[in-house]
This record gives sequence, structure tokens and C-alpha cells, in this order.
Amino acid sequence: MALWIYNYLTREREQFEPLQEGYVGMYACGPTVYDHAHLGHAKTYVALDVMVRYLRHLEYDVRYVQNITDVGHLLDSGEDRIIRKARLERVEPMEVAATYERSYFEDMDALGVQRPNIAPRASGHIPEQIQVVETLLEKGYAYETEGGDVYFAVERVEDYGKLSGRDVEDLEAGARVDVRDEKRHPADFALWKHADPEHILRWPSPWGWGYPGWHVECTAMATRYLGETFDIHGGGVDNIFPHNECEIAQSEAATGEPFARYWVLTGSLTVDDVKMSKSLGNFVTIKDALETYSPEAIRFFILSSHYRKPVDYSREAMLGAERGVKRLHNTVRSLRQRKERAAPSGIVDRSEVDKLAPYSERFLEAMNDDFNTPRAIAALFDLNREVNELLNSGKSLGQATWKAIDDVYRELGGRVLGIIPDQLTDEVSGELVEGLMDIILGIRERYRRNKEWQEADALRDRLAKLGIVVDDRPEGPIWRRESGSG
RNA sequence: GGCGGCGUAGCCAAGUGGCAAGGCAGGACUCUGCAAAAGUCCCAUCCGCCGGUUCGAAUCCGGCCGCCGCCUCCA
Repeated sequence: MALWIYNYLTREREQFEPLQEGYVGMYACGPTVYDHAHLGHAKTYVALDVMVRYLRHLEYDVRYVQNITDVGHLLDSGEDRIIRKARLERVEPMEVAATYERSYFEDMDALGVQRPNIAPRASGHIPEQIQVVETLLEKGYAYETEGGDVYFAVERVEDYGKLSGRDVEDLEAGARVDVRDEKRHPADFALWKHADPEHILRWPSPWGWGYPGWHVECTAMATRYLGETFDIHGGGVDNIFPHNECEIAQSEAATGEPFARYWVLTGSLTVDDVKMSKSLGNFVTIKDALETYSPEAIRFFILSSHYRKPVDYSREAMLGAERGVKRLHNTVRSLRQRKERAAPSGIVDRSEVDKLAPYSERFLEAMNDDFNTPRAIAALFDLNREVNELLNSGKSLGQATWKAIDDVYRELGGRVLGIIPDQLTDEVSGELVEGLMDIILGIRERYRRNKEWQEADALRDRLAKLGIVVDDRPEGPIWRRESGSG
């Protein structure tokens, strides 16, 4: 089974073959850290996270690089986003960047998004960026203006627009042209911007004091950590133009080599069918979402649609996700409890475990088909039904057999999709709670044996008020903590 | 205006030539003191609309309608 990836560069599904056997270099455009991340960011980074996780499942050694933009990302007004925020909050620009970078990683950690191997900051790679600009000037792909700005000359590149399917001539017609600047072509983009002394975020360069343009950082950092040509470049589609296009143009012009080989772009998150974005104000921060929904539900919601498609955020959809993921968790919880209570046998009952193999295969087939997580999740649910039947069948299997089944969940639902934690929340209650619950349920069992239903039910109701749900199973009562709104 | 994409049940969502996956919600039943969990069954003769190609189309072609993204703020 081979992995196939839809490559935006060729607009075709292609069999994935890394540059170097067994090794994958992957880059993703990270956030500009001037505010808290919202669910739109979550969609992109959860989707990319699952790709990385799956590549690792396939035993590729993945180096995942995701930049942190802390300088150079300009507003329409020409003002740097970070600096603007710093001015509004009366703090150092780097304080803004540090604050929101921390916030970003807190959110990603909470969502189970694995950290990139390297998360380089733009401000920490100014010399590398200057080097790229110098190379481009030397090779004649860029020009310096009298004001001390350096621009990339789009017309010098034959295939400019190849990723987004854009034509330089069309751009001229529709471009929002800034009349004041000294660009030779409206689509030319800044590599280096001059900055006056009152500009608080600036560095010396061969062209005087200034700061790098937004796009250069990705070229500088991607090539530095992954090489001139690397395997996969990911990001949100909304950055396909101009950002990704500019990255390709300047990178390939500077190195003379192809840049990223496979481009994977994620569809946007929408609210009422309109893209969630800072500028529209229709965003929900990840922190806010986590107040209401579990991290697994948020991941489930994102992964239940294919990464290239847009996803519409709604309370209804989120509740559906919450319930769906809970269904998987319920089975896993029962499975693990059964494992704990089973006879410690080291022999795996192959006939039982082999029955589940087709579901794993379907899961992997789906993932191999351009990371088709919705289909993978469907396979997981079919597996779930099979496992529930087994749990209900009353068959007494040895510990090793239950463990083998649990391992399937841990690998596919846990390690690959990140929607099944290694420890469910109520599995980490600690000895004290475990002990107290044993006592309480023991008392309740005595009431039940004596058919004192009112007493038994009252106890169950009081526990429910504390968020503890008790299920009376034929093999004895089990309990779980119910959190969130699901 | 240019480029790209989408429209599948009440909701979410796979499927891209052979008689519509999966989840949520809903209904019936089984188990059960009750509840919960779980299981079984039911829940789109139909895939925006209209034509065409084909033995056969949600899937291909043409037209139409509606919606969205990008076109230098955006993951």
C-alpha cells in the first residue's frame, strides 16, 4: 500500500516518494503571533499534524519545521502587525510575539498537536534572510529602490503563478496597486523594507536599516533546515496567493532548484459559510472553544471532513462530534477495564484479533488515499461495533488479547488521529478517587442486593451531580467522569 | 472581471461509471429493578436543476441556478 497525496502544484494525486528513502522534510507556514489563535488555525494545524503523525506511522523519519512569524507581516496600512499590537498594548514588540507564541503552543498542546521539530522565528533568522535577498539581487531577480526597499521582480520568473494558477498579466489588471511605492510591476513584492529610526523593530542590512518582507522568512528557514529542495510544504489555502507563490518564486530563483515537491493546502474553516478570520471578527479562539468542547471533539470535528475541504463551524456539528468521540471513548474505556479484570494470560487469541484486521486495513487504505480521515474514522466506527459485540458476548479472553485490541485503538485512534487519549480523563483520577469510588459503589451494591432501589438511585443521582456517571453492567458497576457539554 | 472550488437524508460527512460508507439526532426492539452503556432493526428509489453520452451516472459531457475561497490583512 502506497501513500498518495494530492499535490497542489500539479493538481493531481501523486504517489508519495520522498527525496531520500525513509526521510521526509516537511515545512508549514506557521502563525503570525500577534493575537490568540482561533479555530481556523486549529483546522490547519490539526490536519497537518495528522499528516505528520501518519508519515511517522509509516515509519518515515519526519523533520517537521513550522515557522513563527514575529516580524514583517504587514497590514494594508503598511504597518507591521506585531508593532501595531505593541503600540496598542504599550509593550515591546518582542513581548507581543513572545506572549502569543506561548499562547499558540499552549493551544496546540491542548489540542494534541505535536510540536514541530523546529519552530524557527523570523526575527532569529535575519542574517539568513538578508543572504537570500543578496543572492536574489546578485542574480538579477530583485532590485533596490531609492528609498532603501528591495523588491522581487516578478516578471523575471517565467513560471510565476504556477501554484495558484495565476497569470502575471491578469494580476496587473486586478491588483490593488499602492500608488506611492516604487515597484516596477504591481505584483512585485517586498524582500526588504526600509525602516526609519522611530521604527522600533529593525535591523541593519546592506540596504540600510530595515526589516524583511513577510515571504522571505519561509524561504530562508525552509532551505536552511530542510535543504533547497524538500518533500512537503503545507499550509492553509488562503495563503496560496500571494504568500506561497512568492515563496516558490524567490526560493527557486535564489537556489536554482525546485522548492517543495508536494504542496498540501488545507481548506478554510467557515462560520455560516463565511471564512473565520481575524479581520471579519467572526472567530472563536481555541481557548474559548476548549471551555465548551473537549480537545478530542475539536480534533474529531476537524478530521471528520477531508482536509482540503472547507468545514463549517456550528454548535450542532460540534455536539455531533462530541457525541461521536464519546462513543469511541466509551468502548475503549470498557475494553481497558475488561483488560484490567481479565486473567493474566500472555497468549493472544488470534482468531479474535484477526477478525479486526480488515478494519485496520480499511483505515490505512483511507489514510493512504490523500489522508482521507473521514473514511478512516468510519472504519474506526465499524471496528468499534465489532469490539462492542465482543465485549457484550461475555467471552472471557486473556489479558494479552484485550491488550492487542486496545493497541489497535492506541495506534490508529491515538497515535495517528489523536482522538483517543492513552489515558481517558477518568483513568487518571488517582488512587484516592479510585478508593473512594470503590467504597461508594460497594455501599450502593449492598443497597441493590437488598433491593433498596431508592437508596441506590439516590446515590447514583448524587454522583451524577458531581459529573460521575455509573453504569450497572452484568459484570459489575463501572463509572466514568462526564465533562464538557457533550 | 480573472483563477480555483463546492452543492449527497433534519445536522455533519465519505463515495467520482455498476444498483448511496460512517457519525449525530429520531423511531421500534433486546439486555436491565430502573437508568446508562451496548447490540439488532428502521430512517436518501435518491445525490442543486435541466439536457446528453452509456447496457448502466451522484460519479463523464453541456447548460442553468445557488454558495464559497483567492486576486498582496489572513492558517
